[in-house]
Amino acid sequence: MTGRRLLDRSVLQGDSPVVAPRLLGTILERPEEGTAVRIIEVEAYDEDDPASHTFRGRTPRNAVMFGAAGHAYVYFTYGMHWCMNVVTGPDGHGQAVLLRAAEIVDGEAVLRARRGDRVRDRDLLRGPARLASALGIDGAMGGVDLLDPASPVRLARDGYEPPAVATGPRVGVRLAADRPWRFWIDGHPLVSRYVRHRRADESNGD
DNA sequence: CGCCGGATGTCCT
DNA sequence: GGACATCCGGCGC
Repeated sequence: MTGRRLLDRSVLQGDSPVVAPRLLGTILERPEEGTAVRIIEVEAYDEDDPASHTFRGRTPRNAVMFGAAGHAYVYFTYGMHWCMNVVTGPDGHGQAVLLRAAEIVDGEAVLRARRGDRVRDRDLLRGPARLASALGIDGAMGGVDLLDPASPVRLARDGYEPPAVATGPRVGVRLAADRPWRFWIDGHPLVSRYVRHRRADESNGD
């Protein structure tokens, strides 16, 4: 699409629940391989958040979340899945926004090849691990600056403006299960289905 | 729609 | 040592 350019870092400087809806409609791109997707669903995580990897302080794994906004926090979970977050906020604050779902902009053949021929259209980029997998994102991408033109994966915007933003509880978190920090483009058919954690904390919506 | 198991890193309850 | 994870695919009803 014409007019695409890297996101301004100032867009990411606020707290993650404020920044999260701003990421809807932005483009995650790997120009060197010709792929690009438009983000349609995200979740915020921050330091005062029992569901966040940073809740118990800084560790080697989560250190990137305490660093500069615009870098990629990539984590491995359930022994097999990679997921990607965009770090937000000022340095020293452990917060980020998880990229949960997207739609194809460019490079469908490359994206599809990574996910396998059997995958249905609706499952290609729906869910954080599927999204990361389709774009070839893994631990090697951890910590890269998404706003640096030299990075293999980058965050950009074009003229698109999301029509309306909806919010609701995050998917699959056990603690603070009802905090409404998931944001998506209202009515979009490719937003991931809400799955409450099997053992979600029922006594504490916060 | 619901249940279940996979396979491994992280941080301890 | 061990519980659990910002999940997904397969299978059964």
